[in-house]
Amino acid sequence: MEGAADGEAEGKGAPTLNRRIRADIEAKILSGEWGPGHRIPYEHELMAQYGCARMTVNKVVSELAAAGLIERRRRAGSFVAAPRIQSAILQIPDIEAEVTARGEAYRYELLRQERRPAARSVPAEWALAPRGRVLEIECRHMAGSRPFALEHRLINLSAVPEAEAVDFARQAPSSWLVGHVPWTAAEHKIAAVNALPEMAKRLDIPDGSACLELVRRTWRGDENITLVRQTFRGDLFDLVARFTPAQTPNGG
Amino acid sequence: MEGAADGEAEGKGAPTLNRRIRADIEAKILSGEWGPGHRIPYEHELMAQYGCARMTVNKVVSELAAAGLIERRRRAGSFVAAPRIQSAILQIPDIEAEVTARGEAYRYELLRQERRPAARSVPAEWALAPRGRVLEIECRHMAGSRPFALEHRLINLSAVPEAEAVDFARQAPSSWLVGHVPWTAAEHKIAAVNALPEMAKRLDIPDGSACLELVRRTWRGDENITLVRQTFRGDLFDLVARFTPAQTPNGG
DNA sequence: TAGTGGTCTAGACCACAGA
DNA sequence: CTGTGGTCTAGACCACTAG
Repeated sequence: MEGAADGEAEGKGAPTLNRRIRADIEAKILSGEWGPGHRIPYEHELMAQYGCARMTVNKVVSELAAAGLIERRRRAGSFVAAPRIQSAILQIPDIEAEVTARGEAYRYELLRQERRPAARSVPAEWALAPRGRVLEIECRHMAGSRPFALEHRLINLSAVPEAEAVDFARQAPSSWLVGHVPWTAAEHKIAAVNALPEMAKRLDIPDGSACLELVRRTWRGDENITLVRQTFRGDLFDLVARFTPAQTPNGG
Repeated sequence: MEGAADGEAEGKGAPTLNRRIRADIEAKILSGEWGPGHRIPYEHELMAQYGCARMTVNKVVSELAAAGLIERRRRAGSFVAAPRIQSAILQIPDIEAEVTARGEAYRYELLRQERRPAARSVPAEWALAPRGRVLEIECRHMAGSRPFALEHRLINLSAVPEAEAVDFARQAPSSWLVGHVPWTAAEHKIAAVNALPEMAKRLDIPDGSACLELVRRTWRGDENITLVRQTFRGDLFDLVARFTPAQTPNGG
């Protein structure tokens, strides 16, 4: 990804040789002067051009390859990669941070909590914890006096037995999980749904109002840790994703 | 980022020293043995531990920092970073590819097209092309005989004068733009909206049905190239994002 | 101010794929 | 085969900052 090994600030910072070379190559590619498939100079050519050691140019070109801007092939050289518009960095905000950033008071309400064996009749639940036990939590996130989002969560107690003892009336499950359970992979599904009557009532919106639904599954290795569905009021919440062709997650 | 400079295959590949060190550190972090805030060994300690040069361990730790797994602070050391659930790689699919991948026939319909000076009364339009001209396009993406998405697009003709001569009845604006106009930054906003009567009619859904709305702005340098709003039938389309704490776009 | 990371050098050997 | 990239070494100087 991105800013890569040379720091974090995007294009700015001290004008190190590394950054200069990188900026030069990026400029050629982003300006279109070097289109997709164009072969960039060999490492030894860049060495000569910039009068530096091979490791220096190697690092730059390797970073660009890691960023997806170019592809490297032994014996053939390095080539400008085809642009990948379809990939973006999505910011999935922490709900508490999102609410407080809007200057509203965040409050969390536990609506329901239940520990039980996973139900074989519910495919999602059985997939989460086959032959195991689950902790089911329903809660609500408030922005001031208005409901902001509903959350329905299943935690695999076989994978996270410590969750059994946590008081989720005091602490939101997401914040507890983030701080206590490392994870290795996750998947989001983002959809638009019409609020059903029960949901509409809890979100204090008219029946059928459009809501943004975020379903997230999180794994640690092969083990599924949790499955959560967060339903946001469509009138209060948008997801925003900023990105560049170089896929810089931290960048501007 | 991520797989970083040492190739691309995720955790696999030749057991180079680089990969061994990286795998060791990642294992400690992902297993929870080194929790958030834990200081990892100094570079000179890792040098001694693995009996290698400093550049070798420096590269590994720098890659892990670029991946967001750790944070580095001069004079203090390198520390395990707090997990960043909020960041994900979002796959923004090409609509044609998305439709054909479902085994349906893709068809594109141009509904309206108009070249005109940017209207100062429309903030979004004026922001796109102040004192310039815009090309406004409305079109529809079909999956078989069913509408799949509506698209409303503004192209800044001052930034992309070539667009003036293109026949957008034959080619979708997105596919033309991707192939002809390099860009440097973009921004997505994802929202859930209730279909208005006109929109519902064109999408062949009941009034008020939930739709997923994707608004994308694209820049080349400081110049705003295009502003597009794509409205997907909520019942036919979800966005999916897969990711890991290390933010590997290419990885599994 | 001492010690960390940030960067760079001038070499080297190797694997591998293209010609 | 030949030449590319992949990796690694054993140093070096510097910037920054935590103590």
